[in-house]
Amino acid sequence: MKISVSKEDHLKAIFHLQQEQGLVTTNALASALRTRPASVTDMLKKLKEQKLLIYERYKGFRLNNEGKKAAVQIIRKHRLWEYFLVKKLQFGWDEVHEIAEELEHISSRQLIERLDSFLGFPETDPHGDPIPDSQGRLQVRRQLSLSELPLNKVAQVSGIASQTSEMLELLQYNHIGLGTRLEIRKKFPFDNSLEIKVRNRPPVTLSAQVAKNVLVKDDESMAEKR
Amino acid sequence: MKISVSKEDHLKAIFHLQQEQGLVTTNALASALRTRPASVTDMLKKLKEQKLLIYERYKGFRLNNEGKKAAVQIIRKHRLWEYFLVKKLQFGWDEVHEIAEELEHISSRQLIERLDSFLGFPETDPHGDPIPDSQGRLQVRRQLSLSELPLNKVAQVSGIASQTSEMLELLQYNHIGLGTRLEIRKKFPFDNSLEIKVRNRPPVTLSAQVAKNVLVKDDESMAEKR
DNA sequence: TTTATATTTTAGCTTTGTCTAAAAATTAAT
DNA sequence: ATTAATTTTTAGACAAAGCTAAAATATAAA
Repeated sequence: MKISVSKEDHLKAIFHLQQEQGLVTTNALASALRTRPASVTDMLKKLKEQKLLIYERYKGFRLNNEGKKAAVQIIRKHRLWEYFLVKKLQFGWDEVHEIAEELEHISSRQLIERLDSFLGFPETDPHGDPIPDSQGRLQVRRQLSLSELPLNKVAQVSGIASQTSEMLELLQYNHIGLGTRLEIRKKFPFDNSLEIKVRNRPPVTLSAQVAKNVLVKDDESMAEKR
Repeated sequence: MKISVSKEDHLKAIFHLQQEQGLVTTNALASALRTRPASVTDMLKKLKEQKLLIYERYKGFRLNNEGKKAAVQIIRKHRLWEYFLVKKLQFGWDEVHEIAEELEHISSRQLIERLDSFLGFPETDPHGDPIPDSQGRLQVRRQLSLSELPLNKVAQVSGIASQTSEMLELLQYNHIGLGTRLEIRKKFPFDNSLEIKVRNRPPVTLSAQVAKNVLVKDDESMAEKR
């Protein structure tokens, strides 16, 4: 049976959500997709029907192997297209998400393999997220949220968890982007906001909400990779 | 109001059909889109509603200016993507049609302008069809069908009118492709089939049906272009 | 110019994906 | 351990796009 665009959107969103929690909830998925819980329930039934996820009513759900495989392929397409848009078409890394959301649904397998080759088999997309290979292998990265980073420890921004354009705009305004090296100068327990220092720039303050969504790798873990 | 994927397909097909006949008929459109006449009628009402075409029931229809503009943009996207697939991703010119059918529906205007620039503003797609510019200007070409070409006059293949993969396969098998120079050696009035000679190859016979769909430019008209 | 044929449209149904409002189940709180 | 609050599901509607079968219109033929 065919996997429609909407089903692909659901699979991808479930995949991302279950990375963090094991089980995904109806409400979480609905809000991730900007849709209604009732609509999610409808879709869950179809995806279960198609044997793409494990689901029992009122009990939460998660992708099975089939579902994960499908989701990873969509993510692969999304990230390869983002790479293409930034590296070949000169888009900024904060402008490409919506376009890639459309391109990721183009179905041709051959297209994506050739695109991969054309791009030189990149390993990470412009936001630093790893690109699954054609076998669907997704290398896991040891990265942590900026809010978990210890004080005065330099780290490099390796990803942005929640890529709304508002968020990306805020980061850009503060000269924080992929690869930026930074450290936490001060933590304010009152609201968990952080004072951040980027080299050659005055310090800036980030809210807990933002910090939670900025992913970093500290130098050790970068070194480890080499 | 939004133009859905299906509406785009209809607009494009109507545009192509009305290039040949002035008015398009319900049946012709239905068979071009491999759908049913009743479905076409439904869609025509919606497109008329959206003021994209001129239509009165039982009387045929054609695109108005708005509709033409929309159709040309879709054709522009289709042809730019085809060019991309062939020139950058190394697809054969006979493999790209279906993929471009999907890619042409990606909506971002900015994407297509940057793609155009990335490709170096090509003027024709891999089948020799002209690519409309960003203003929607479509240069008209003086080309004729192979079946109208005079005997023993060398001409260059400039386009394929009906691009089914079966047709393209047949042509490829006979080493006829875009840019191939050929001439007609013999015409068989019995079934209007033609004996064709391509340089360095043994002569081959083409049916009238195929010949009708192979478009050529004779050397004069090529020269005229310079 | 009637009659026959072909084309087009209407009427009514189906599927997919979405929604709201109400009911059911689960979880939390007193 | 009940009651209260939250979450999830069901029931019922709707819009988009397509289909079949029947009716309406137009075109061709006798």
